Formats: sequence, C-alpha cells, structure tokens
Amino acid sequence: MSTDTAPVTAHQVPDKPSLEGLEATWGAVWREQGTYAFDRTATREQVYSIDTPPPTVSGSLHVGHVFSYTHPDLIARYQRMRGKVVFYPMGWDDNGLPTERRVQNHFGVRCDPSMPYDPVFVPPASPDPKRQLAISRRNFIELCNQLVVEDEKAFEALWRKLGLSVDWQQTYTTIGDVARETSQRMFLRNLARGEAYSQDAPTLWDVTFQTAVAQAELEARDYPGAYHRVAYHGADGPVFVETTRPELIPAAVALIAHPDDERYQPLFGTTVRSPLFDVEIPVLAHPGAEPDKGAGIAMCCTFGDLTDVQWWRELQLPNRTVMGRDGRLLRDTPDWITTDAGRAVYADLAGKTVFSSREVVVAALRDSGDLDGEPQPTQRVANFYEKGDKPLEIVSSRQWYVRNGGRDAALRDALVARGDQVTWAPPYMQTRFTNWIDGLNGDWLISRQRFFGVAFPLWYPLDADGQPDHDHPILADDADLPVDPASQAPRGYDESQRGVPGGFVGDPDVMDTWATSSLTPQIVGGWHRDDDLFARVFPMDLCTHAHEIIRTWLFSRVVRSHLQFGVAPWSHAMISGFVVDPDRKKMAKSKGNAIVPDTILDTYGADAVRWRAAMARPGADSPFDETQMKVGRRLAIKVLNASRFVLGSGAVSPDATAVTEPLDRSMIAAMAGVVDEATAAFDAYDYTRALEVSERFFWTFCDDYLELVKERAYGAQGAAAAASATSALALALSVQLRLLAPVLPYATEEVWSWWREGSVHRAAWPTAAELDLAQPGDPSVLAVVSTALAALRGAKSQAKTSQRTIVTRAVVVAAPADLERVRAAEADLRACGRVERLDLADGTGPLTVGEVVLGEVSPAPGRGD
RNA sequence: GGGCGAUUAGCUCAGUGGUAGAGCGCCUCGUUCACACCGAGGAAGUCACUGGUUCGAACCCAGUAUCGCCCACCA
Repeated sequence: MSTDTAPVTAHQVPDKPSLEGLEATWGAVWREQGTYAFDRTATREQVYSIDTPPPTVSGSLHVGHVFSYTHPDLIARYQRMRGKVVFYPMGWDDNGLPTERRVQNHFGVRCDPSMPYDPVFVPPASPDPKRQLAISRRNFIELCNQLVVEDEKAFEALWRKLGLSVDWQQTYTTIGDVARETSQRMFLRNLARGEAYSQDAPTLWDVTFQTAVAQAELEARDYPGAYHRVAYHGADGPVFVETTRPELIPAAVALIAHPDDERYQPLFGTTVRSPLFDVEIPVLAHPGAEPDKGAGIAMCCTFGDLTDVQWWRELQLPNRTVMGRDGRLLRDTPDWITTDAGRAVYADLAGKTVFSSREVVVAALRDSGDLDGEPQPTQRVANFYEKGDKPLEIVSSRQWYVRNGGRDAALRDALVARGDQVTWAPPYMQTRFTNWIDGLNGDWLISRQRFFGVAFPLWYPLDADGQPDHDHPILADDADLPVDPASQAPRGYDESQRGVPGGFVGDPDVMDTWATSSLTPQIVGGWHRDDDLFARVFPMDLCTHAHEIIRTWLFSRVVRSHLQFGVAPWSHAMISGFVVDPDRKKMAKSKGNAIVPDTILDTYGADAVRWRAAMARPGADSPFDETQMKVGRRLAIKVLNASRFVLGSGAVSPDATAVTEPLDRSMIAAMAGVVDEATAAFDAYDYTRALEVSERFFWTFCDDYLELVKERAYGAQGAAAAASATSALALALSVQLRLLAPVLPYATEEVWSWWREGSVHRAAWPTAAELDLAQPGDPSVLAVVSTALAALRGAKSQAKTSQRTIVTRAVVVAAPADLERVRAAEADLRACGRVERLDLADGTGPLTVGEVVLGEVSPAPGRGD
C-alpha cells in the first residue's frame, strides 16, 4: 500500500456532492496557494509558454470568446501536469478606437486636441449622447485610463470563474508603460534598419473616425449606389462614362479604356473636357480597364478607388484632390477649375458631404444635359473600415509604414517560410496565413490619427517658416522610453520651443493597436526590460486565437519577430473556430445573436461550459446549443457522484499490487490504453479526442464496472477479492480524475480534495507505467462481460420488468476464448445480473445470451458488511 | 472570380479501404441506498450527387451541387 495518501474517512466525502459554489471555493484556493504561478527560475526547456490574445476590454464578450479562451487553458493544464513550468500570462487590449468610443458613449465626451487641460475636470453626471462635451486630449486620455481599469476587473473575474489557469501576476495592458516602451523601442529598431518609414501617399481613410486604415482592417460590404451615365465633351462629340461617384467629376484626371478596345482606340491621345467644370483631361489606355464594365471607359479621379491610385501612379497623372479628411468636399475652389461656370458649380459643392454634393452635381448635370437617362440603381461593393459605417475615402497623407512583404517579394517569401516553422492546428490554417501574405498589396500602415494609443517616439524640427522637416525626425533616446512627444520635449530642446520656428513639433499620431499587440511575446516575455526572463520563454510554445485574426494578430507577430529576431514567435499555432448561431452565422453583438457568457456560466457551471468548448475541435465552427451544456454538466455531476461511491466503498489508496481479480485487471489494462490515447491526443493538440476517449471510458467504468464490482467491493466474495476491487477502484479514480482535470478543473479538484494531498492540477499526468500490474490484465474481459450484462439487462427491459428481477437461468453462448473471459468474472456477472444459474455454451461468433428465464424481483440489497 | 473547409440518424458530430458509430432528442421500462441534474433497454441512416479505381469505397481519384469562411471585386 502506498504511503503518500492520508487515510480517507467518510465524513470528508459530502453526502450530497454538488457543483454549486465550486468556482468560488477553488478559485479562492488557487489564488491563495499560487497554484498556477510561474517559476521564473525554470530553464527554457522546462518552460511551456503561451501567447493568448489580449481581449478588447471595452468590447463585450460572448460565448465564442469563452470557448476560444478555454482552448489554450486545456493545453496549459495538460502541460503543467506533464511537468512543464507553464508561462501563461493574460493581457488586456485597452488602447485604440474601441476604448475611445466606449469613453465617448460612457461619459458623453469627445476629444478636442485644441482644448486646454482642465485639472479639475469632472465628467457629466448624466451624459447626453447627442451632445458630447468637448474635452482636452489629456482629460480624454485620463477618462480612458479610468474606464479600462474597471473593464479589466470585470474581465479578470470572468476568466477566473471560467477557470483559466493564468498566472495573474503576469498581466499587461496595451496602453501600459511596458507596452508603450516595447512598442516604441521596436519601432525605433525597425526605423533604424529601414523597416519602418514614413511616406506621403494616397491612404485609405475613414471619414467618421478621421484616421487612416490598414489593409488588414478592411471589410468589403455591399453598398447601394447608382450608375450615372455622364457625357464628357470630345472634339467629335460626347464620350459617355458610367460612374457611381459623379461628385468626383471635379477630381477627374483622365478617361481610361483598355488598349485593345476598338471603340476607344481613336480617342487615345486626345483630350476631352469634363461636364460642368470644363477641365481638359486626356483619354488614355491602360490594361487595367475592363471593356465590359460600365461603358468600358472609366473616369479616373484622385481618388475614387484603389484602381484610380494605380492608374494615377502608373500613368503619372496629376493629383486633383477634392475630398477633405472630414468626408466633405474641400472649401476652396480648386485652381484647375478655371471657367466661371465651373467655379460657380464647385462653389455649390464646397463643404458638402459626399451625399449632398452628389445631389447637387446630378441636378446640375441634368440641367446641362450631360446626364444621359436616369441613374440606374446598383448594388456595389465598397471597402469599409471594419468598425466604421461609411465607405472609405482615399486621401493623400503622410503615414508611417512597416515593411511586411507587401512591396517586397523576398520579404514576402521569408515570412511565408516562417509559417513552415510553426505547427498549425488544424494544418489547413497555414494556408490562410500564406494566402494573406500572397495577397498583400502594400506595406503595413501603422499610424492612426487618434488619441488613445501609443505615440510615435519622435519629433520633427521646424524650419524658419515653422514647417516640419519630415525627412529628419528627432528620435527619442532609447533610455527615455516610453516618451510622449505631445508633452515632452526632445533632448536638446525645451518646451518653449514647441511649435515655434526653429523649434520642434511632436509627431501627432498614435500607433495602430496591432503595432502594439504584434509585440505581445516581447511585452510579456520582458524583451530588453528583463532579458533573463525573455530567454526562458521566447520563442514561445503556443499561440491560440480564432481564425479571423490570422491576417492581423498572428501575421503581425510573425513580421515583428522575423524582423527583430529572425525566428517564428512560437512553435505551435492552435486556431479556434467560431461559435455560430443555429443558422451558422457568426455570433456578434452587432448582429444581436450573441450569447452572454455570464448567464451560461451561472446556469451550467464552468466545467460544463469548458466541456462544451473542449468538444469544439481546433478550427471547427460550432453551433451554439444550450442542450450541449447540460451534457457537460451531467458529466461533472457524475464525476462527483461516482467518486463518492468509490471512496465510500472502502477504496483507500491506489495500489496496483493488490489488484488480482481478472475483471479488475482487465479494467486497469483498458484504462492504460485510454491513458496512452489521451496523452497522444493532447500531444497532438487534439484536446477533443483526449476528452472523448477519457469520457467514454469513464461512462463504461460507471455503467458497467462499478455495477459489476459493487457487491464484491462490499465483501460479498471475501476480503482478498474485495481488496482487489477497492484497490482497482482507487487507482481508476486517481487516474481518471487526472485525465479529466484539464477539462473539468472544478469537479476534479473537489474530489481530489476529498482524499488526496495538494491540487490535482499540480499532480502528475497519468501514465500507463503506473498501471503496470504484477499479472497483466486482458482488456477484453471487461468488454465481454459488459456485453453479457447488456444482454441480461435487455431481456429484463424487454420483459418490462425491474432490473432487480432475478434471472432463474440464462445461457451464455460464445467462442471458447470469450467463455473463458466470462468465467473469469462469472461471480461478478451473476451478482450484478442477479443470475441464479448461468450456463456457458460453446459457440462461434459474437457473444449472445439466450434462454433467459426470469423470476421474482429481488429485494433491495443491503450492504454486505 | 481565387482559396480553404464542410456535406454520415431529427440535432450536434466521430469514423481515411473490410458487416455504419456516439451523445442529445424520441419510444419503452425501472422509486436498485454513488447519482431522478438518475439508471436500463430500444427504434432510427440510399454516408449530398455522378462517374472512376478496387475482390471490396463513407473513406482513394475526377467532376457536380449545396452551405460556411477568408481573399478579390467601388468605372
């Protein structure tokens, strides 16, 4: 008998075990005991490090998040039990637009950078969402910082309730000093190597948020529009184009058709004059024009779409921007419109929105006779900022970029190759990574014209006219990071020189949130701040998240890690699917089909929700179905109750040497196979299979094995036979609690506490070796006896009588080898089936039971004592 | 339009060459003291379709259809 176990006394096992309250009880214990604390003295080989996405704290969570955050925890718990020192931090994504928007709505304010700081500012008591109060940038940021703290507490509470085995000493925020310092330092490294650069260029622009937007944040949406057939005036008569953007006629710089298009070949090299504005523009040929689209000849404006940008660049056309950054046409009449009539029309457009100016232009075209027919409604596709609700415009602006292979084939290939150094679960997710890189059409735009974000760590010198010199920025000193160029002066200057000729001005922009979250391994790992730690955890072992951010978060981390370290940031990527609604649509708060996680957790318990999450394989979308939660809950309850029985049966300690009976040895042998399967599955990141094999065995254990040995365990066949059963039961319980611990951390921990020392989550993962018996078992004994038992139960069920009915006589027909197995456990079978006389007859093929004669219903059994 | 994935029982899903599986739901039975948040048993499928390979195909190959996701699509 092993000695590492305290003796079990019955009072330690509750009479009515229950799942209720386990989250609070064990959550507190785990917190007090530091069950999941990281040991930073561990070497890289001993560490298993995990990079999980910092959730957007100003957003709301739904069960999809709960599922995808459960997945890494399953792996974390498994690896911890395998003896790894698990590095499992949690971050909060609190910078950027979502927080700004939440602050605006929550406090009823908006940021006006021109306003002075109010040190005693108090937000309105009852915010009026219609009339937001304008406040200074610094006041605004203070409110952001105040609100995210509240949000982060709520998130941590939810993750704790879910049972994530995060080390809560290892947290970070994407607006915190560490993240700002890391982001700024990495940017300066990128800049020094020429990987970051600024450029004044046409940029996708959201007019609502008034910021530039990156390719990865685009979303194509259907958008209603109308084709307007408009006449340009050629020497030999009108040239008709079809446009959905007539308000951009003043920005037209050319008409363009395909070089092979015979309809327009005579016009190439000639010029036409625009309607209303009478501006002379050339007719040009470009293979990008599609003859069967619209009229086959396109009006190229600066800028209506990305095709315009391409033509503008390749045909070296002039820039005649009329669209302002606020989404309104520029107030000043452009100088390329020279006729009085043209200038008069433009004056009517100046300062108007896209929608209003379009109405004015269409009316004017109708009056002038340049509109052919009526506008034809059409459904078109436009690029939107994923968080915006107006189509993006394209404006020229100076922005910061990081090279990501979008303009460099060699870098692109290198990044694709980094994907080969990662093991993907499921493997086909690598294809999405590769496809995204192959489809890049430009470098990564990292600057945003917003407020609550990480500033660029640089200033620009002002010349004698007060104009900034963008080509010679003043860089922050590495030792000064993080810096805020809006409130700190660069070295060698003082604050009095800000904004004055010969002085300096801070870069006004902030970094895109991905420019920070692309550095989560560096932030949590302590790059440059704690290089000793960094060496112990990086490159990391695992990154996990759902598949929609492969193009953003996953890709951008690969870019940063490749550029700085020349490695992939982790060795494994485990990608979750979505939880979808019953119509297989993605769950999203904006669609009104999102399920709030708190209610589900409270109703079914964390173990049940985790069970459901574990049943969703990596990559697979999974429809939300509440009845599935009940199944997980049933399993967790079963664990409590079956354990209560095992421990109440006299099972004391897992003792392989006392297991002598063939049925017991058979169960142990079968369980050894289950341990091997579950281990292999977890090693392959197939947590679903690991659960399935463990769970299937557990139900057989409960339904058949427990019933078969019940009376023997109570002593019906003598002390030695009872000891064999109780030892096997204890061994089986110990192993199965550990197998199920990653999925059901609460129920298994509760049971573990009834009879074992320490946390099950710090116990060793079970091995087949600990199930080696002096006399190896035959797994088929249990299987064959189970079949016979099912047949006996079936006969009673068919006769519509109680399972307690006595079988006066039954005949088991089976092949000799199986008969041998039945004989080995005959006493257990007869006891369980209440069989008075059991005859065994040689046969062939699978086991059958016949000639079942039923008698009286037996009285309820007492304990054998 | 390009790519990826899916299609197996009413539902959710396993099952990669050898007699179709599980859970839920459904039906029947059972107040057995671990468990009524229970137990036992049962019924239920042209494995989307069409060809091909093979002694043999849910599984391999070719094609088709439908659904979902990613990307492209603003004249």
